[in-house]
Amino acid sequence: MFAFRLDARSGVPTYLQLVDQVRRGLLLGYLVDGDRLPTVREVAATLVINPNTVAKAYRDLERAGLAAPRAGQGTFVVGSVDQVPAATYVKLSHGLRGWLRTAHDAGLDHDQIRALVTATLDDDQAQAGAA
Amino acid sequence: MFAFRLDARSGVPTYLQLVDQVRRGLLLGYLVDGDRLPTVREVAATLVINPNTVAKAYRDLERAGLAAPRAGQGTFVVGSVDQVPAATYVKLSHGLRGWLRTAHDAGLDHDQIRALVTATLDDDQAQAGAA
Amino acid sequence: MFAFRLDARSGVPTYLQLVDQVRRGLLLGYLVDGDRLPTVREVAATLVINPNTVAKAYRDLERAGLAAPRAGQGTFVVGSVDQVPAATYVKLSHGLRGWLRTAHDAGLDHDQIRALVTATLDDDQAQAGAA
Amino acid sequence: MFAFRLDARSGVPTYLQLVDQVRRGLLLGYLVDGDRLPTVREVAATLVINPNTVAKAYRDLERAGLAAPRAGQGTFVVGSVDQVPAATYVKLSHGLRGWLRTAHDAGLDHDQIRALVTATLDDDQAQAGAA
DNA sequence: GTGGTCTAGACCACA
DNA sequence: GTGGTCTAGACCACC
Repeated sequence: MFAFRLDARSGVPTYLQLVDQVRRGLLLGYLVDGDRLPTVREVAATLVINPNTVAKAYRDLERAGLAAPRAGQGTFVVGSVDQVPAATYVKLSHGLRGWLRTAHDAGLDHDQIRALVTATLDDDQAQAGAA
Repeated sequence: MFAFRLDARSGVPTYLQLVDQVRRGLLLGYLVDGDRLPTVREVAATLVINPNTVAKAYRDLERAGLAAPRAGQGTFVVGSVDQVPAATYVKLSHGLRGWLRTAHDAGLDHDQIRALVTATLDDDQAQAGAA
Repeated sequence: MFAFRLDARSGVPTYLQLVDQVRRGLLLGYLVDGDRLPTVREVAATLVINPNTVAKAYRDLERAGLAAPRAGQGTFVVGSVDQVPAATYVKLSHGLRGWLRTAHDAGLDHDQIRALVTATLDDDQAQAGAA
Repeated sequence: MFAFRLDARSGVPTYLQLVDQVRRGLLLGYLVDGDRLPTVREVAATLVINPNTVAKAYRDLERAGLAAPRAGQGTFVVGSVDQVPAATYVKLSHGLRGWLRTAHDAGLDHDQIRALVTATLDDDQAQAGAA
């Protein structure tokens, strides 16, 4: 079953974190067309947030064409996005985890790692945008 | 000169993006004690945002003890954080850039790469938290 | 200034009535790109409904690409739809008003007129769909 | 046999659409006292909706005094409403269909026509209410 | 039981 | 002052 996670410190609105996680799930193949998302009430209870917040996220997904509610049954993933092929995903994920281990071994904590990664990704995207 | 960058799509409040970037700069050694930050007006003009938003970011940095205004001269970085040693930083950064190239070569776009990275980092942090 | 109207008896959710009216305004040329919609608080006060309900409608319009919020300034119409040419509109509107007068003169009340119109439009659309 | 039609996009609750259509049928003479409505199962199967939804609509009609169940035989239209005289109805309907043709010929699609009609009817009713 | 709508009211980000 | 987010809680439509 798909599970959500929240990071209160990030400053990203709760409902957007939920939306992003479903989007990411689709992108990476964790979620596929037809999968049932946890119910609004389940998510609200698990994450200890207001059901309306979850409903707002699900509504956003619906408007984006990524989910569809079925009254009395739950909300289902629908449509899809360009998925990363499984083999590619496994290989890249493995490589990244290796790098992560190196970073931890070098004494970096999570914040420092995130800072490094974010800076590098931002640079990468900025260069691509400028090119 | 230190330069800010904004991502309107991220959902992170503008002023927080500015604060985070200074914090990241310190963590990674882009910014060191004594460096001068661009003026509120410069940042506001460059990013086309309201000066109040920049001022709020600088105020937050000040309260966090990471920056200090000097009357008539601008705002300066002060104090510091656990910095990543330069050698370590260079090695890790190089490794990460290599991985990024692999990801691009595999055909992933920026969104897919960010999705993969975020998912991996979140997993990593979640496991550490659970351990 | 654009003004909203509500029909509590229709069974259509309040926020959808608002969305539909903006859509209709665009279709008929009452609203054009750049027009400012009344603020959330104004609409809420005028119609005596909850500001959240108005905000929901405006958010829907935003997701549909028909409106854009500007913090501190209000919500603005943006983008557009296939508009009915003004001349065509005037001619057709005139014709319809004439028919309406005939219907009133024949003794029909609003409900009966709406019933007749709805039935006729539904038939028309059903035939087109079947064709 | 009386046939129901649904418009999922309208936002009007399913059961209300059914009730309204029977009401409209009575108003316009499509349905008269004694006519048999399709069974709950038939309607549910044809429209692919839950039988409970149909049952609720029939219950509402019953409470409004517009329909009555006869054990083992089905539900029948009963009582009546101010009907539009057949001659008047035919004349007005003919006129409206003529206008509709004009609108189609002018290049308007169904959405645009509905927008124009709704706007005109709403105006008409608002004026009457204000008078 | 599911999702959807609406209200009331607090607080935040931004101009 | 503008829109945005979140909470709390009632009620409805539909399965």
